[in-house]
Amino acid sequence: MAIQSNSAKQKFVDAALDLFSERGFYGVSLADVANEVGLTKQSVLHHFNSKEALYREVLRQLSERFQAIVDAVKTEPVGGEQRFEIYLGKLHAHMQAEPRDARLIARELLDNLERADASRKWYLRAFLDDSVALLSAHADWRDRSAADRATAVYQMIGAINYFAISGATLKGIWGPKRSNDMAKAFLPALLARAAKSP
Amino acid sequence: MAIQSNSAKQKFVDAALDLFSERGFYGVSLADVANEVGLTKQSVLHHFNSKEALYREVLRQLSERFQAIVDAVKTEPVGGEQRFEIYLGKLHAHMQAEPRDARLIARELLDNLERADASRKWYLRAFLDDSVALLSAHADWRDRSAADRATAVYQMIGAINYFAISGATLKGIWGPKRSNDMAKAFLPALLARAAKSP
DNA sequence: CATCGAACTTACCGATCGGTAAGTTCTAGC
DNA sequence: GCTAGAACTTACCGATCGGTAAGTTCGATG
Repeated sequence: MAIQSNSAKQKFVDAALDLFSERGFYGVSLADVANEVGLTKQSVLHHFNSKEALYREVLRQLSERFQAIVDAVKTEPVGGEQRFEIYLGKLHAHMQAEPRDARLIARELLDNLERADASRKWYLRAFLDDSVALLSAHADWRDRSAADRATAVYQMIGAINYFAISGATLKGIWGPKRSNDMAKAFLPALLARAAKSP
Repeated sequence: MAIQSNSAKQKFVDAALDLFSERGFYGVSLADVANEVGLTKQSVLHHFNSKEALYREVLRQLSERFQAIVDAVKTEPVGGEQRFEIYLGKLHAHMQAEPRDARLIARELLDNLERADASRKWYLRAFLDDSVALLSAHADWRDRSAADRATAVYQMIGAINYFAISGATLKGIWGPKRSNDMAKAFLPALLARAAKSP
């Protein structure tokens, strides 16, 4: 029952992360996922009751990775002021290292979640709530409204996303030039400025 | 032959912008577009040879709107230093006013353009090239590499996108709280900091 | 060696996909 | 009134969609 990284089930999840992050939910068929692993789509349906269930599992594992980041930040022996910046740094590092996560979460934030299966949004919700809580401990943000903090978190995650995936996309638009990464320089300035905005 | 805003053809394009921006290319069928207008999918195919052609027309009209912004900025009687900030402001205002444009361009930047019809990227390409040219006139950026400028433009457009669509998405995640907008405060800080980053 | 259950496949299903062909309706110009 | 052409529809097409049913393969346990 324990998930082994080489089990067929987990291979399906990995392949699904590949494909969903590249083409989105509607752009991927169960046959696509199966072909990537070398099995049939009915084998996918054996492990997951539906395409939605497969997508949910991808999202659940993704949320675990982000939750691990949040949890790691909580043990940092620094005050709320610096803690959120550490959090941004770790978040950025992870999205750099796992561009599939960056792309999938970007798609998820872009989608109108009202239309999707309601259970989908639950996974991101927990992670985003924790992110807002981290920002709430920041002195600059303690007296801001919940809506302000939510907005800031959303926009920063969005910005980090674009930083993380810019390399691959730029290659698609401007050709295979090497692009640098300005995210680490951006983020503290973003945060400081946002805290002062009305 | 002139496109009238009330012609069926243009209604199809408008409906397609609605749907493609919400659900992406694969999430929309020709029947969906037709239903939105109250006609049949074969009527869509009468005006556009294919689904790709319909999408291209949506993207072409979108690129016209962004090109108009770039052109308007070119006539501003200020130096390159301030011109790019004016450009960012106009860009942000447009994406605020036309969230469908913001969403569609966000999806387009997110997609791996290698996979898509090559003619798609042409539309964005012209607009993005002009944006990079605008940034090149900025004193802080004149001596940076082309790759640096491209990266900065891409990341700023991405960030603006997230600012613009945050309201609707936050409503989907955190419920119908009002969210403020920090973009205008963010952008100059972003630009200044990016210019100094290595 | 027998059995059992998990993993996986073949064969389907109805629905829908993008797209084609062949009309039908409507309007403008003569 | 006739005709031409654009706009639009009905009727299909083959392919593929997500999903179901009924096995078949296979490894572990007795």
